[in-house]
Amino acid sequence: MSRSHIDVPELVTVACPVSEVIDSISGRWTVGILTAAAQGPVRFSELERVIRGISRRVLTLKLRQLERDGLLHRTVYPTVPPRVEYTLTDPATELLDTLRGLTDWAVRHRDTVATARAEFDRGQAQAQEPEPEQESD
Amino acid sequence: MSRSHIDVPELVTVACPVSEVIDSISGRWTVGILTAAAQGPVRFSELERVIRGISRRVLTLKLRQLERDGLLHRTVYPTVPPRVEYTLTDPATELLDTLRGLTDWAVRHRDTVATARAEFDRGQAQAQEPEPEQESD
DNA sequence: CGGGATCCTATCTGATACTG
DNA sequence: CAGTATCAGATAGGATCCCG
Repeated sequence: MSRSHIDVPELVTVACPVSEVIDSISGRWTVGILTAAAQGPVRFSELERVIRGISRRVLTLKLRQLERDGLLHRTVYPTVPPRVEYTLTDPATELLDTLRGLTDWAVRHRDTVATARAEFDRGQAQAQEPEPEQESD
Repeated sequence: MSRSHIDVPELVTVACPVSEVIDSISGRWTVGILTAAAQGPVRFSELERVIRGISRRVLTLKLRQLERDGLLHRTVYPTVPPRVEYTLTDPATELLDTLRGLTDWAVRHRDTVATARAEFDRGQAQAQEPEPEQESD
């Protein structure tokens, strides 16, 4: 979560806020949590069920982080058993919209990236081969 | 780098590509590297100097990752001493543009977030205090 | 100069058990 | 139900040495 302080002359003023956001939304689950919460108030157990694979602990941690950053609002109903609901704040909704831009990019270049990877990996594999120089003299 | 497969009905189709991108650009340095490379061809040692605090190893790793994903192009000049230059690919340039959207969000909500954090932390601090119940009676 | 190999630490994550 | 506490494994990142 620490900052990357780059030294590129001017662009540093551009890059740093990005880093902060990246820090906020990076991690496997954050976007999923925000997305799930975007539908309306969500309870802890709903999130736990809906975001398959996340552990209690991590879900709690992420929720706290998002709450701390003002992206999620946490409402506790002092009933028994307790009931806690999470809702997106306005900034978070905006953020989710902005994220759509990334989605678009990802979709646009999905196969470009896939191809690049495949090609790169092929190159690496060849470099590993123990010299297939089958020169017929 | 593994995928988060969320179960939220339809939005999963939206969330997953985002996850891929997030995976690509998360990490303290990636955005900084791309930003630095955006100025034009950059050499390894330039990056090392300009991105203060990054280690050789990690820089190498990140460069490989970005190259593999087709975001950076690596050119080796077989001179002695060797000279290697990195340039952004077109998708990467687009990505950087898209990132600008996040920047804007970050700038817009910078103090909103800061305030939220401060307030949250205040609340936490109070919760820690060993019951300051100074009831006068 | 660029970067691979090795070793080590810090942080992140997951699994599980326990509690108000 | 909604967490907290604890422990262990995975991963990111850093330091250093060495080689073409």
